[in-house]
Amino acid sequence: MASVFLARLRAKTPLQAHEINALAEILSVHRLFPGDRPLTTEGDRPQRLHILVGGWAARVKWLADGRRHLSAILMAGDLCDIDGLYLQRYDYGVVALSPCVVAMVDRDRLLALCDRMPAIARALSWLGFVDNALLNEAAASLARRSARQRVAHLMCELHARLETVGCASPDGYDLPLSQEQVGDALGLTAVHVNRTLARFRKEGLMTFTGRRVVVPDRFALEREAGFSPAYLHLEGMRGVPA
Amino acid sequence: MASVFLARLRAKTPLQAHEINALAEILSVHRLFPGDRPLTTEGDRPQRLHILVGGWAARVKWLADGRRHLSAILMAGDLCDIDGLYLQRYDYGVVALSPCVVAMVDRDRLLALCDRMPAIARALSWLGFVDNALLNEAAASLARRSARQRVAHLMCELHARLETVGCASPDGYDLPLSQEQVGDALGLTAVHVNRTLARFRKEGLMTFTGRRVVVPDRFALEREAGFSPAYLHLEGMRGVPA
DNA sequence: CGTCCTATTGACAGGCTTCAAGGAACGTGG
DNA sequence: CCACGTTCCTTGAAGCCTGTCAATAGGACG
Repeated sequence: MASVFLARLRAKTPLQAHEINALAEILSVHRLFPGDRPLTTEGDRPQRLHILVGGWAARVKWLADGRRHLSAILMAGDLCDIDGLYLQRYDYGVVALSPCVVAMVDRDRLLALCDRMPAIARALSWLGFVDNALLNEAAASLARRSARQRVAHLMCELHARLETVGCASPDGYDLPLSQEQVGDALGLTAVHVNRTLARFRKEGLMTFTGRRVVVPDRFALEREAGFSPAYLHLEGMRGVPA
Repeated sequence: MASVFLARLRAKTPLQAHEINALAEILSVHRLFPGDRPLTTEGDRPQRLHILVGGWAARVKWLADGRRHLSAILMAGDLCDIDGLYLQRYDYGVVALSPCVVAMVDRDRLLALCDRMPAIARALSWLGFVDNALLNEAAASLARRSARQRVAHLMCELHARLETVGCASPDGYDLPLSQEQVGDALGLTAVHVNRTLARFRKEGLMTFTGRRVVVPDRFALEREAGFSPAYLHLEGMRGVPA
């Protein structure tokens, strides 16, 4: 049940078996969402939290004029709407970017569990702060990196994150996103994403065709992007005293 | 001691007097930082957290090529580096934007306090998620709003936040930032911030001269910006069961 | 086989940056 | 008290990066 998520907690946090099990017990059965379907909507009152078990999703914010921004790309093992645990209303929606499998937890039961087992509360807060770190890096990209660097940076980040869940090979990974979805995450138009990818392809830096990313020289791409994985906090939660 | 911060907790969270007092007891004396001085540096190992009591500061991320991004503008009452509580290393630095007064808390003592008093842990996590919400909105701005809208939106946000700490009048507020600092927060150059402000001034939408912002018609500015304050979570933490 | 969605490419426009220079404000030291 | 340096604001000119509009092609799918 939601095994990718639990495995991540086991690997990255100091949670013990009985705590992980207590968490596992309150997870609902998996549910399938078709692509482009909302899991939650901005402004909703959080009632259950969503754990992505398979497929791809994103946090989305809509602007008044109908444009949207994908503030986070979510993959298997990600907790989609962690802020829902503490905030009264969602600041963003969550959409399925591809068909995906989702497990759910009742918010109140999770809060109760956090009270009984403070280590769980700490672990979830840690997850939230890591998400924040990703968002922070994305914001810096949007503010100061060129389209070229932004595209390269996103591809590097996804590569690194997919590796931690065992879904990437050293030279590439599957990515079932449209160029428009990539643009929505990077503050670009689909047309410009297309041109940027075409240049990368011509230069041999990377290709993204047919829902697959191929990176011949990973180091070259990371240099182009100014990518450095520290902000992903892949080392886990060590350093928080019990 | 750090009264603005404690007052905010008292107003926005369900913390009780004895909990607030316990927190107050581990705060250090105030310290004065001159403008443009770092309080923490990206990559540092967090040892004490910083509470801004007076003046202005910002979270800052540096890019490889020397450009920077201010991912959050911090004012009196803000906890500058909340992620330091759970993460091993800072993903960003904190700089003083003006001379400012800072109170500090030892990280380990604060963590110990969180263990003894879970309500404090919850309140701090809530603060972190609210910060996350502001960053999320800023990211959407960077991704999809024009320079005009971004400038207007920032001015609206600061207005709303300053009001909650009693530092703004209905038609304006003091803001000791340079146009370059504003640009660094909005992903713009100082030159373009200047041109944008000049246009606003000519149009009578708002003025920002001599470190003071004046907004003759607040509603008009908010409409221009597409500003809506829900993401600030001014209503506080109600809704999280004890 | 038609339909829809996505990718691709071209032409053009415009928002924002870059480079540059002058002026105002302010503190500092002689 | 004034000369001077520094920082910030202001404005202009030129150019590039990215967006907008548009048209075509290709694939998936019923």
